[in-house]
Amino acid sequence: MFKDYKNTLNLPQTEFPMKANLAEREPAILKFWEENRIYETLENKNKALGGKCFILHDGPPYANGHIHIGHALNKILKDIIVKYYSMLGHYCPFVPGWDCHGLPIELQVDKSLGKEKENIDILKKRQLCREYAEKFINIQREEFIRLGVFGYWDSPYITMSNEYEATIVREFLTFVKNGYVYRGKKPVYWCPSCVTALADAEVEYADKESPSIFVAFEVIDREKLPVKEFPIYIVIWTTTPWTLPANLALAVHPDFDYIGVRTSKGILLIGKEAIKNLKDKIDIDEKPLFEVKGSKLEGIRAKHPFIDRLSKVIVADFVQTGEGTGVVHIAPGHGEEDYEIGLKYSLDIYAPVDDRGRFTDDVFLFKGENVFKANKAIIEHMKKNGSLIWEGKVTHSYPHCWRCKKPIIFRATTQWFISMSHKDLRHRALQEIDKVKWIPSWGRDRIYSMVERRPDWCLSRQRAWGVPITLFTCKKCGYIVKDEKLFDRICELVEKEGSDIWFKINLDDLLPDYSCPECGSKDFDKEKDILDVWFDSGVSHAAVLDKDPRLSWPADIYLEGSDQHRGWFQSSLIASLGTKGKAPYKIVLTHGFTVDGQGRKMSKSLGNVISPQEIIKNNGADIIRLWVSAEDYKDDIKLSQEILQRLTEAYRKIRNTLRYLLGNLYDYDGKDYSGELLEIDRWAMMRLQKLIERVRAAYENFEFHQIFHSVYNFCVTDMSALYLDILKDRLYTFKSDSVERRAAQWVLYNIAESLIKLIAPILSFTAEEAWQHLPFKKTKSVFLEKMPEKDERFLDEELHSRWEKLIQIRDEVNKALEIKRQEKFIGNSLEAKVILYVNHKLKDFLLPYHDFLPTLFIVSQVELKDLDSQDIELKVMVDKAEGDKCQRCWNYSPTVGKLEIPDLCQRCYHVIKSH
RNA sequence: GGGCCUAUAGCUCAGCCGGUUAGAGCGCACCCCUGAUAAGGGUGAGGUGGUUGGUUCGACUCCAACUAGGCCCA
Repeated sequence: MFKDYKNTLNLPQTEFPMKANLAEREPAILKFWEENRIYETLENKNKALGGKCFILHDGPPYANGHIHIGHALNKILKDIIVKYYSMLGHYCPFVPGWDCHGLPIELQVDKSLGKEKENIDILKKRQLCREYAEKFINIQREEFIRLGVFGYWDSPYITMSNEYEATIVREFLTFVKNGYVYRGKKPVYWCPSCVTALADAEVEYADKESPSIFVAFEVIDREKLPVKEFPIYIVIWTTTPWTLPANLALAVHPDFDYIGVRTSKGILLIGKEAIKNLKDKIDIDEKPLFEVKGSKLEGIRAKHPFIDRLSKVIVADFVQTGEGTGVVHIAPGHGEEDYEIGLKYSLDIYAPVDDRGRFTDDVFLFKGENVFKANKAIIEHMKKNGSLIWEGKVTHSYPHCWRCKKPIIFRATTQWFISMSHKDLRHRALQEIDKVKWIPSWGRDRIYSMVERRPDWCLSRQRAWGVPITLFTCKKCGYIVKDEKLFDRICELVEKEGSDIWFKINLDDLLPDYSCPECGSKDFDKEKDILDVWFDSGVSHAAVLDKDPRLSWPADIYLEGSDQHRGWFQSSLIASLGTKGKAPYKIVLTHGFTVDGQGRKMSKSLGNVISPQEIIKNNGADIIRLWVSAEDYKDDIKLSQEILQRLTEAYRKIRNTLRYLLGNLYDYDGKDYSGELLEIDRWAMMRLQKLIERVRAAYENFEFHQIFHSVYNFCVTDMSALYLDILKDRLYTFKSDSVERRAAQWVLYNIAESLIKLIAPILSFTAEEAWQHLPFKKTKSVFLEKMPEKDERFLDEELHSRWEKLIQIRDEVNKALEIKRQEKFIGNSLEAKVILYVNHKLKDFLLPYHDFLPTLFIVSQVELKDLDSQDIELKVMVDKAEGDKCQRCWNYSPTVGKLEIPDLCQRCYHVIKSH
């Protein structure tokens, strides 16, 4: 038997384990960060050193429920940016926040109260809501921390704190003072079940079956139509019969052609194009009795089908002929477009429906009936009086309440608004949008067109859990009290005691003996509505950026999902514009939504939801972080078990590469061997510089997925398959303190150190763990280090192109070796001798590398022979290596057996002898 | 129904201003190694570039429509 030379080799040794076991290891690393206050130390250091300030302002998640994968995605993206900038030396304070008021929490509390909710004291209820929000802040805080997200978790901002509430009130009153706020009747989304107005964001669309009816309005201005036969009926189509009692007009398109046709239901006036929608429903003699442009119909009056009232024909561009009759029934109190056109024609904003969705006494026939239920009675009534032309059903997308999921209505009520036209607010908002950098760039177009078209901001909610609208109005004349002293006093009180105070005070307490400056009355109403929660988060620029001493206004960046173009980005913009005149952010970055492997949205009903908690348990938070970085967030972000599988494998590869690097540094002396590098070492250093360059550019441009791909390819291709594989011989078999081996260690150290730092913002746990195993480190945590910078000394284009050629030849050699391996001629490549037949040009190129080629190919010998050919430059032959296998380095050599120790080659012999 | 966005191998991503046989890594198959070992190395097979038209000498790359999906709105 041969002697075992294993213990004469310098094999890798490290405590850095191959198996990550992240689920167990990560909590320990979290503890390390927390106990050593790494994040605070980092920011304090950067601030003290005068680092540039970079403010990422956290959009507050809603304090309701556990975090889902979308929350994880969002916070991790933020964290990557915060960590990268911090490691650049920037002062980058991240103050997380929570949105605490609003309907969802109130409804949860209502649910738990059961019947008691009817009688409970409002302050008691608000207290329960507060406790509910607090509970989920604590839950979510722990969940975010578990993801490895750095920030001031001990001192976040919460929208229900006294200071924050005071800012909400102050900002709102500033809007009032500046004249933006008005009270008006306007159709708003109204949930009859929750008895409240809803914000746009609180409405969801779902399929609903509705009646589909055609209704006739008898024309009374007969002389205005070019025909003698009567009666003539104008026909409308609607899917909401209950809005008919509020009908005040009939809209036609000015440019469409309208015709009178004889039908089984009498002579009808409809759009020419609309015949197709009616002819399968009633008998029509398609030969028109007359034809007239829509614009000519304006002003004609027709009888309401069942109420003693006249409806005027008006013209509107929004009329279409796809469905219906080309004539649109207008109820200004029950529709957005109806409202707009109603204003134009000075129609009453009429909505005879109460806040529980029942007809008021105004609608004599159906008073007290729920509007959805009344549909049937209305249809029956019209059937009887002959005004119903046709009746059917239609399934269409209809707005529903986001909480109770029931269909909602559009209903004009008295609400508080911020005017978009006052002081040119809309126009200024659009101008500000163009000053912001939107990533991706189409975000600009998206928010621009939204702001361009958005209606006035409806601020009021008829609920309990929120910041009250702190206004008094004169009972007699409606005057809104805008007394400066009063406003200041209210703000002071809220700051001190929270907004609950509003429910305990009266105008008399604040302004004794006050009388209305308009009418002298001393009778005032205290407003009962609360503010839209979007106003709460919208003023975070004032409540947080302005007020938190760690932060400053404006923020460098806001980073949220693309749904926030309508939500927070917009509310923040308007809120900031109204009081400061400028946008609160310089950059707005948006990411897509998490979808499943097939690109469909994640939903409970589809059963394709993957929770962060699940991934943490099975794979570890670093796998979530890797996922966030691997995917291009500008698009929708896919997540599936297969993707997690792939990522886990990728993770292992990166981890093992680090392990190998660390393992070969166990006896490194820490000295500088940069002057002793072999050419392949310089090549490796060059690859590292290119990696640093690419990765840093990717961080700068927020192109995180390029980081993952670059790092991964570097580990797999440059390191594992090439450099590290080739290096084994030198690292293991050379004398441990030989200059060649030390040079390799110097390179490995550089690579390990840089790599760990480069991945730290992404694979934070693993980077920290690896850092702790790196010898000669100067800082306690990798995050206290600076991002590596590329070292120009190692950028060598000539070397680069030489090595492209060498690697290409190596590929050819590998192919030849593989054939021989499949033939069982060789097994390990060291059993082979490679003969390269090369033309003159290639020979000139390879000759200087003659001694290096066996190392490059990981074979025992290489011979260069001439190839006499014009078109082929290289032919590879594989033969058995000469000599015997050295039992120490496993290379084959003719020197084996020729020496004093017969099973060693010459090289190993000298190594052993020198010990 | 409208606005914005996306669509390249099983997976994640590259492809500059339109110009040769569309690339990478993973996964998969087969092989080697057993001194990175629940590791490591090698080779190979995978793509009608969502579909259909159009512009062009030429399109994955430009335009239009459609389909599928996403966000926002009606």
